[in-house]
Amino acid sequence: MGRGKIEIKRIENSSNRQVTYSKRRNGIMKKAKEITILCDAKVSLIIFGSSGKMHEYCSPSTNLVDILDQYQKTSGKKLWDAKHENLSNEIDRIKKENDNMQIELRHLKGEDITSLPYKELMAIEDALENGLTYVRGKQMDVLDKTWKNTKFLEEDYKQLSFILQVAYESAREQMDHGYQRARDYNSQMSSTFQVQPMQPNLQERM
Amino acid sequence: MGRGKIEIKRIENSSNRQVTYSKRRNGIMKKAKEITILCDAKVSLIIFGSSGKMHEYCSPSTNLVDILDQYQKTSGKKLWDAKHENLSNEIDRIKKENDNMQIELRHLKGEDITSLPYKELMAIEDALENGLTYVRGKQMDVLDKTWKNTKFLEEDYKQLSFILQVAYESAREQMDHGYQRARDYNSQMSSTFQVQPMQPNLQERM
DNA sequence: AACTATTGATAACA
DNA sequence: TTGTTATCAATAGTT
Repeated sequence: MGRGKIEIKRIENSSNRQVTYSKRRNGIMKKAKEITILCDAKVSLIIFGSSGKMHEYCSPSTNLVDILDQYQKTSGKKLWDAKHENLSNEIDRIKKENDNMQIELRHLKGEDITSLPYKELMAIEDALENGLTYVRGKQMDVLDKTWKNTKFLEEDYKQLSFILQVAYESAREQMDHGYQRARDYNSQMSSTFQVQPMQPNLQERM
Repeated sequence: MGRGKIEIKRIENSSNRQVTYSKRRNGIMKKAKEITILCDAKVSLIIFGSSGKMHEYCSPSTNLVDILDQYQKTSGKKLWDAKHENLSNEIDRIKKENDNMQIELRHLKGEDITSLPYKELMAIEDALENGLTYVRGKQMDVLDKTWKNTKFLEEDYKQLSFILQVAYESAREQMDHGYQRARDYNSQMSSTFQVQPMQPNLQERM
């Protein structure tokens, strides 16, 4: 029904598909309303477009829940019971997983191991030793890094001290030779010593 | 669309209504299938005629429960009650618990510890050492017990050998003296040996 | 259930 | 997107 016949198969052109979807959706909605009125039927229509947007129609004489109730009664199929069962099953599954992990954790902490066969005790011991190896390795890494950082800082500090000393002596020398004027002195001081507040105790180190 | 225009209002003639219902129902079903295919939409369509008979269509790519799930998510309306919400909440709770244990387990196995602060590494190390202490203690217990059992068995074995020897010699002696008859022999043997299985630790009794 | 005259829906186009 | 229109599809009334 349109300018040309179309095959009933997925419309590949995305925007065409979108337009057709919108039009046909309205069409179906209209038909649903009409059959509701003409034949006093009860209709529930739920449509999700490929974009995920939802459209719904439900006969005004009723509501979705009632229709679904009637659906279950009439068809014998279970809806929320099935859903309920699914949830229950998932809970069971997760709980089992949970229990297993719980047990494993306990074992690794040395709890509840009284009734374990020796072989499993060995396995746990291995796991613990492995873990210890890894963890201690990582600890070493961290310590190494910290140590290196400390040394870097130390070197930075030494260099900074040295620079400051040179700068200080140079400034001192200029002062001693009477070259300084207020402006010069100020500029000297500000460029030479402005780092100082960040290294408050230089004297002790020099 | 037909031989004449009709007003959209309830068809009073019952058999007309029934016919129209049937025709239009088929029409809507067809349209639902078509939009499903043309626009890959997901459709759920449930119709109850005034007779109470139900007809249903659901896109083959999905099922009613999934659609209703999505309906709830999208519309925010709740179709099933607090029961399911409770279950969902429990699932969330357990999953969270699960994740935490998962993480703890990984840490104890030395996995995913790269970004951990040193303090936590220490804690993990402590936990592992504790575990090791317990597990090794338990291993010792098991070994001790096994060893003791072995010694017990050894002793039992000696005792058993001794008893058998005595019994054998006693029986032999009687045979040599010609006292035995079939009945006597049987009773002798049964009274001599029947205690054996019931007295595993004869040592204490002798 | 079939059959069509008609109306209704819509594919392509603007 | 929205509207238009030439066509096709659905169906109301009839057999």
